[in-house]
Amino acid sequence: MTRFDRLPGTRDFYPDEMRIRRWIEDRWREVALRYGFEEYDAPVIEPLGLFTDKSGEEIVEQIYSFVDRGDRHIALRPEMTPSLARMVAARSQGLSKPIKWFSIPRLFRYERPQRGRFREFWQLNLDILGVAGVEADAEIMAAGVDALRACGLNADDFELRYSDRRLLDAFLAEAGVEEPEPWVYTVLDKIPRFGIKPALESFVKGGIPADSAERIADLQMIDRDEFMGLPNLGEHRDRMAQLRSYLDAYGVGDFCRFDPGVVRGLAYYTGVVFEMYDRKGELRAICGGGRYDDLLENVGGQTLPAAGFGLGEAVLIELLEARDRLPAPSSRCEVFVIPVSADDRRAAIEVLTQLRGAGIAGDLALTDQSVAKALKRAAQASARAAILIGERERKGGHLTFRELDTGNETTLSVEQIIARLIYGTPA
RNA sequence: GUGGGCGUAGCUCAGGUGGUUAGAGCACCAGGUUGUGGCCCUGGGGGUCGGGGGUUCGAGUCCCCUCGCUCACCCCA
Repeated sequence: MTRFDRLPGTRDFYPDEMRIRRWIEDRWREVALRYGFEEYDAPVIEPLGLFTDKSGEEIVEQIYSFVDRGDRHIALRPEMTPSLARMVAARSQGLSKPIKWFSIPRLFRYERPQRGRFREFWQLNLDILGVAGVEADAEIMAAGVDALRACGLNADDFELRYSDRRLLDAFLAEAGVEEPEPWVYTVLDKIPRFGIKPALESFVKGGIPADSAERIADLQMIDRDEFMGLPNLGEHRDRMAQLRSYLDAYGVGDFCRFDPGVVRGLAYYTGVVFEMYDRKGELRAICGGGRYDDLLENVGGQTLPAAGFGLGEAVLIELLEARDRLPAPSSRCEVFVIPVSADDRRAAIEVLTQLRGAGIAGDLALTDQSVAKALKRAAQASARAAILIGERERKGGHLTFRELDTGNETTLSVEQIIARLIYGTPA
């Protein structure tokens, strides 16, 4: 028990956990780069107004904020999109379109922590700006699926459910609800969790006629083919069909399902919206995203169509754990150098330095100890090999190279060892 | 903010109806002699039993308060 505990909702990343976080981030980065996205970052602290302007004052309750010595209202960023919008808006004239950027930001939200949700966490954020068509939506959806696939998850583990706000709006209009206010989406979004009854009450309370309310509340129950068969969906139906064909072309069709029930509670979405969930439905959403064509204009830039998603590391780790897919810990170093006695230490350091100079990860015992003990250390550090340096080796001008998994020992020069570690065992 | 569950060693947990210096396994450290590991054997360090108060001759155990963690709700950008 130390004098200070961790703050609520924060995590210590001991090497075991850090390895896993780094592994995930490496995979995300690899996928983003493979899809042609460029990495960016922004300050962790931003003006509080950057977030309140977009989401309203009540969001302040969920933001870590403080006043600095210059009387500035500062926020620890709770999301990345406003920073992205600010950066792009500041240079929108000079940036060639489409803009394909990604980031793996550290974010903070002042919420009650619970399973898969912390106050400090990381997200993969991936956005395309400057493309109005579903081509961009399909590209980011495919990248999102691959970001999870790269972590060892497959179509049995998770799925992506998508819909389109415009399609939804057409459906609502057809039911007699024209230009719905944002709260209508929020209520619709909650039907799967709380059922139709409270939704109907909310709709009626909000001034929607009872017959319209019943029809739109039906959204979550409606079959998707039946939904697509509804009249007056026009171009929106065609857009969904096109999106579908692209997703198939990307090879992610098995992961994706059209689901008119996907609404997203958030007000700023304007088009295609999607979420990724574990198939068993045990965990909260792993990822949420969609099209937000008006946001950049709202933060003061020029109009620029945009689509993107945020994919959190917390739920992903939960899912990997639940499916027993967490990666095995990787070895700390390849080779462990063992001076047989204190007199051999200088020579051991020189050999190790040569190995490190050749780009090989190597370690040595920093205290004098028996060869037996040192080998035990080497095995614990899961090194591939140990190199023994004692009187014999120094006199003979060679080294004893011991493979730790087989116990095979050979006598080699430093150069031979380097070649062996880099190119593998010669045939 | 609301409700449930839980707080004993670094970790996982034992500790009937209150009773001597609070235990185990794993982990950690040191040995098992002088140049060969994972096993095994021996030994060791480490806990003001979350904190405070009360009842009692006596509290890890009972009562009250408090703090923390956790799960769910609200929210989820």
